[in-house]
Amino acid sequence: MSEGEKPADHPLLRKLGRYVRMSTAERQAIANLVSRSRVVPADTDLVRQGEALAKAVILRDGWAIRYRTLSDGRRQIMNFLLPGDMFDLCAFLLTASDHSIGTITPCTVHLVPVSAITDLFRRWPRLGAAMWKSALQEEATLRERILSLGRRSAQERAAHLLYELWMRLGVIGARNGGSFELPLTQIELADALGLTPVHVSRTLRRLRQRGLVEIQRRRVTILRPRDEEKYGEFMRDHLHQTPIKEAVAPPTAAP
Amino acid sequence: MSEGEKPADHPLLRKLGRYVRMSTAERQAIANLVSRSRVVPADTDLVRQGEALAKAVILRDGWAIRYRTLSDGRRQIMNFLLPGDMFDLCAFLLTASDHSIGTITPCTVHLVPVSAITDLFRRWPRLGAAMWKSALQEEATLRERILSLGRRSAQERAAHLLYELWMRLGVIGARNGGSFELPLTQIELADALGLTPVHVSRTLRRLRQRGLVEIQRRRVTILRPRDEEKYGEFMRDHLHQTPIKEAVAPPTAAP
DNA sequence: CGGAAGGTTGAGCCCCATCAATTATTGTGG
DNA sequence: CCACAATAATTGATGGGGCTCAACCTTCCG
Repeated sequence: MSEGEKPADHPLLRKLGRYVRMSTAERQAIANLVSRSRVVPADTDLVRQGEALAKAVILRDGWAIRYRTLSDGRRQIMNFLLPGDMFDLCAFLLTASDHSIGTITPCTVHLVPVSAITDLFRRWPRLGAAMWKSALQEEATLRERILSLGRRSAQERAAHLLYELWMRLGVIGARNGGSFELPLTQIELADALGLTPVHVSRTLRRLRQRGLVEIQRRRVTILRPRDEEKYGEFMRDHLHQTPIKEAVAPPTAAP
Repeated sequence: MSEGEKPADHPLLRKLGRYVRMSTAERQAIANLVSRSRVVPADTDLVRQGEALAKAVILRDGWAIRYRTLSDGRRQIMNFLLPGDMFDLCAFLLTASDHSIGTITPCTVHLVPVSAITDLFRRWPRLGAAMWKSALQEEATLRERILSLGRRSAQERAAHLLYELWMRLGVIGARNGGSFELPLTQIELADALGLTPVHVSRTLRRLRQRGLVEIQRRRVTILRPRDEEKYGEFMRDHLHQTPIKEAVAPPTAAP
């Protein structure tokens, strides 16, 4: 557990900044939330399915996954958690988590007590609204994945996922130009795409051959970002990357 | 648009009643929410993808679906909306919906202005908590569907879906014993399960042959409800059918 | 340098899709 | 109530996308 980091450029600020213009005081409120952090090694579960939830979590650095496994070992990754993502904000409402959350890379996380969340919502309603909006956005990506798994081919799914990650990393400034670092094995991609690792390998090769992406080592380049329908009809706004409509106070939770 | 209905046995009351014990005043607050209703014919879109959201909706009677279509006509149903379900509670945060909502059967719905929701959350925090919890529960079923589509076989998916519907209908008292009315065509089942209608037919036949379900006309009977792993390792608590942990005030939204 | 983990490639198969035809069911107007 | 059409469900034949098994190669890392 460390303290005193500089949250000047925290990815959460960048993310919420897309929705609301923040005052200095509001930025400070966020800074207080993330004043303490801890580092978690790779391949570690932060939350295990069936366990009770205690605190909300904000990811500052690294990649994590939300996943569930069946008793015979089959695993499905629900989505990827990137820097700036929050989860279990509503932890206090549930007795147990229906899924696990695990780190892919070493992660820096902030564990936030429920009371800090509820206080923030009460005192800084606009921030709360932005947070709710980003939660809604995450729910939209869940639906997007349902569409992918149910109705898109392997190539469409893969292209769409890479495009989604490219977009999300752009929001938090973790992209340079068309390319980004992808710290995933093909096993993990397979578990997210509902495929086998073998078929992921073939699928990525075909995307490369079609000139859609470039993949070397663990760097991915989206070659034709304008050609959206090639990436499975990616909805630009499915991520709801637009400012909040009006000055609305957000949901607040109070004990 | 009609008025003055008796909400004495409104499915929303049954649903929220699983989470909180409600006072008479609280019941009255719900009753006020659903005092006006309107009937919508079958196969009608309540919300169309890309359109702005105006009001929250509470479903009183009938079945509806949340779905998205691709430009070539492929459709994926995200989930089914049953009596007592609410949606777009956070409508005011979004500029446009990323998916459509359409009726399957004729539906009775309550259109609730945002202000009524925010008021209710402010005045009746425990009700708000129960509503948030049921929203979280719906999100859990989205994840469950991702797991199904990504990692379960056609038979497992179908069995799991029927079991889910059976459970949810039980909560709102729309079940008698092991059987329930399923107003879905196999085309709709196919679009929910990520299969073709032809294969749905074969899959249901196999489930019948294995003695898991009975299907006649549009009545479905779950034959071995105790045999949960046969239904794709259904997590009883994935629906979070447990009371709220503590006396917590819910998120409230205020303009 | 050697082992482990990850990635690639090939061969064969199976689940589910597709196409097409038939039967059953539902709904409508006379 | 029946005739008839439209929709839904079923069945068969065939094909393909993705899975499985297995071998080999590459990258990573102590």
